[in-house]
Amino acid sequence: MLEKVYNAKDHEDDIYQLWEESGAFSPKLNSKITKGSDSKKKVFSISMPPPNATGTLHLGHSVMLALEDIMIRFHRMKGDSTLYLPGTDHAAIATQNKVEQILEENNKKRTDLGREKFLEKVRKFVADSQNTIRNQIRKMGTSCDWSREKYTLDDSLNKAVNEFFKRLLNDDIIYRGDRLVNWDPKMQTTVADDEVDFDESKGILYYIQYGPFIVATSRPETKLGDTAVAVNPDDKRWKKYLGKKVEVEFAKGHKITVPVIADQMVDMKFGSGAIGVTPAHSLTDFELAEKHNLEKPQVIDFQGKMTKVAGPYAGLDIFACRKKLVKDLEKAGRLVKTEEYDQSVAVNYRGGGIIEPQIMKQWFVNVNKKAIDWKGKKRSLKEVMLETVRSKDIKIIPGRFEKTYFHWIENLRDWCISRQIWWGHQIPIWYKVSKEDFAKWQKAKEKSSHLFQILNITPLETKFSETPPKYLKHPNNPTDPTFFWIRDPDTLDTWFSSSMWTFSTLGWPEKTEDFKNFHPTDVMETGYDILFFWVARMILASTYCLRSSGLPEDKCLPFKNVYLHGLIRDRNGKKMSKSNPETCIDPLEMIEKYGTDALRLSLFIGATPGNDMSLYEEKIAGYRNFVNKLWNVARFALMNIDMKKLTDQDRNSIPKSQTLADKWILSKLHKLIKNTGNRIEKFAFSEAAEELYRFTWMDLADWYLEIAKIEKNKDHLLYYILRKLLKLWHPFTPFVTEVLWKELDQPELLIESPWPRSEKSLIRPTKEKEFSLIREIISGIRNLRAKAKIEPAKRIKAILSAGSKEKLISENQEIIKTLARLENLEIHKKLISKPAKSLSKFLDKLEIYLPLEGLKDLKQEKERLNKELSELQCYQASLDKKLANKQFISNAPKEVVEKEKAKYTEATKKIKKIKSQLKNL
RNA sequence: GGGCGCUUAGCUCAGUUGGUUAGAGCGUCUGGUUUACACCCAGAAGGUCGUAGGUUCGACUCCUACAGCGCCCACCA
Repeated sequence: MLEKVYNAKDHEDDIYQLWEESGAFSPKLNSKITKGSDSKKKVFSISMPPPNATGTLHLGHSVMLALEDIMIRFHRMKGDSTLYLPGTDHAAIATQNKVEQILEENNKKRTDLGREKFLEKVRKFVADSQNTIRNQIRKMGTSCDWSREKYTLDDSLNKAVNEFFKRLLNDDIIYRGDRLVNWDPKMQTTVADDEVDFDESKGILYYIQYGPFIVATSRPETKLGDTAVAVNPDDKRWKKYLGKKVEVEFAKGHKITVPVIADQMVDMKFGSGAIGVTPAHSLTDFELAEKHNLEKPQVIDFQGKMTKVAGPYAGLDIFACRKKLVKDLEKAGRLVKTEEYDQSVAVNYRGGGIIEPQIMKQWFVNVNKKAIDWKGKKRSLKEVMLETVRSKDIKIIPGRFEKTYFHWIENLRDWCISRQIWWGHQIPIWYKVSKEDFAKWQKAKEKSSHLFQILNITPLETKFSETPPKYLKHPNNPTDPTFFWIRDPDTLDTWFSSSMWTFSTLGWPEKTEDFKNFHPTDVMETGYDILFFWVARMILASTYCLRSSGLPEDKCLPFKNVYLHGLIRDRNGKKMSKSNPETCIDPLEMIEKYGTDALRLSLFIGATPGNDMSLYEEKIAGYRNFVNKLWNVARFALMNIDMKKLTDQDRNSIPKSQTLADKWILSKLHKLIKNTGNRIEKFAFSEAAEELYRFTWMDLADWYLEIAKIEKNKDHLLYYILRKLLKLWHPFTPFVTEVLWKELDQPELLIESPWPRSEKSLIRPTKEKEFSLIREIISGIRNLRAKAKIEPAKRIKAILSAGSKEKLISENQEIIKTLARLENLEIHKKLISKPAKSLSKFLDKLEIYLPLEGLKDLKQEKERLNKELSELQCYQASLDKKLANKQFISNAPKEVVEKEKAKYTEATKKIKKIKSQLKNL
């Protein structure tokens, strides 16, 4: 006997263990797959987007796990060879940042430890959070294949990363160059363009006398090292200076002499129409400098201090310099005016340091070089990224994100992949350096890792190698080599390795069975916020790497579909963040309180792809209630089924339906089977679950089970319905369904049981219609009773004028009598006149009367009828207007016109009846 | 500056290619110890679908403009 209430906590861990031990999570590779093409390909695979190994999972992860697991369980039950591959990401900057924060709490810095010791600490931290994460993934009921779990720093993945790097290098796509990068002086690293956030803030615009010009700037300190002043070529005011040099005096005798250049980029209307060009610390200025061949001196160093170029201001911190300079300029009468204005400050989105653009030697991936053979043409990485989505080889759901994707790719610049942090894949490049440079490096390497800019080391040779190249030793003196090899101390952008996730996890570059079987993956399910960070780069890496391995195009895609879910917000529509514990929901706490199944439902019902959704505890509690309902539906069925009476044949056959209700519920059930599968395949998860929810609660529990109590002897039917129902729910609520399944004496686990098939012959619309009528009669009587305030328990008499439906109603009168609490039901075939002192209700083809002995006050009934009458008359009038419109009659499709006409006749009939009732009252 | 999304019942949201009197959950109100479930049952109230135009026989649905909210991208001398 099942407990009265489903307590998720008592079952979930056991069930998960049962699944895990059964081996159900690993794909069953049957011969069909390896043979391949002839029959429908029955493989389904998803790579789990690897959570960052930096702590705990949040609701965003829960949504992802829930949605992916729905698809996975569905396909597994359909008999597909299904792989769900889990893993974690080393999350370079994020993790390093976290560990540095921990160190900071103990007043330590990473440089105090040195590279190796620091990395040891990070590794330990990561191992801990990986364990936490694995646990949480299990708690969500995720049916992923743990035997194939991967981590971005695994040896095999590391190998893949190096291979990717090597190929890019050989194809001349990777290059090392002096480019303007986003430098974070706080974390001492560069960050990618899309890792930069802009903070809105109030700033001051300074207007400075700049030779003959007035230049407006928010950063006067950078002007100290300008190499040109630019004006618009059409600006008549400054024409006479074009091509000449001007002397600009700041203060304290600091002077510069700069050429006047002309460029369309300059806006004549802004400020005085002249800008000072600072190539080393501004992207637009850098581009100007490239175009006009200007020098690019560094004005601000990597620590955020002024360089020698700043003359008397050298050595000052940026902000101190600004303050001092402005004061000096003011004294010298060169500060024309100041203005407040809104500016956005670039900050590192991890860690929050203020970005200072700097020119540095960095590794880049050239996205414009024609490098991939794709569909008969040599194309650049950028072009292939566009082409795969344009051609719909990769579909993005919802489609509107394709537009933003294209826009982003079209404006993509070369990808800076080197990072000056320690945690990550170290760049597999070695530099041959002199003995002197090597000594410099030895001394400084634990403090600063910037070989070229800070240590000023000049490599004599650059070489790709995964392992240390042999020393180029003097043959006679091995202990005193003339040259040394230093490995590039930088690490790779974290997205470099995660871009390979779909195939590096399957063993690439080795030719593995897994890769052959499961790539490309079917769906990439992730949040829209990392469409650019990750999804786009996966397309880049996959097409490039796999195409260069000689695979055909369709094998080279990382996935066929991208499903983007929205972000979870709190009830006020605000982003949930840990800093606001008031509204921040911890998935584990919710699981503890309401069960995983309830949490899962709350995360996707009512959500549409790409749209954010809000979540709050009551919602989860609501789905807990539903899960309990499902439990009790089963409980009721199990109490009524005599398992011993069920033969093996019964168990595996479709029950013969006897009554109208039986036929109705089977029809509904089979329609449901059909729709559920279709909807999951179409990624309409919310719709699928909503329909299941309505069927379970409103059709099955509220009606069919009540009827089963009346009609009795439904062992076989209840057994059959319950079995199908548990299967249908299983992808959505895996735990409760598996617990209940055990009660059905099944030879296999539900997780591995086959998905039900929809039987067309059982879908019978006429039976559904007939049953609806019975339902309407019962609701109608209940409604009248409630309005007349008849005691709920009191059994009363009802009279039906049933016309052609007489037989149907007679056959189902027991149901009507019990559910509407009647002691007596008279059914008339002929129209009868309204019995005295009775309430009445009109359905389409029949009339209901409740004769009431004690009915004295007819006022209420009169009011009710009058209200109904006026509503109907309004309705009739609108139909009348429609039908009187000749254009409607001639233009609208015939069926629509017919329908409207029928509605009109119905309404007219009802009005007539109500009118006569009102007269009789 | 460019783009995208949202605006439907008190709240959170559905509403498939235009065609029944616009739906659900929660909440509210009225009643209820009907032996599966009070995490329940029965019944009810509640919406001129953001505003203004347009297309159409017909608009919640398509088009245009506007407003409010939110997001993304770019720029910011």
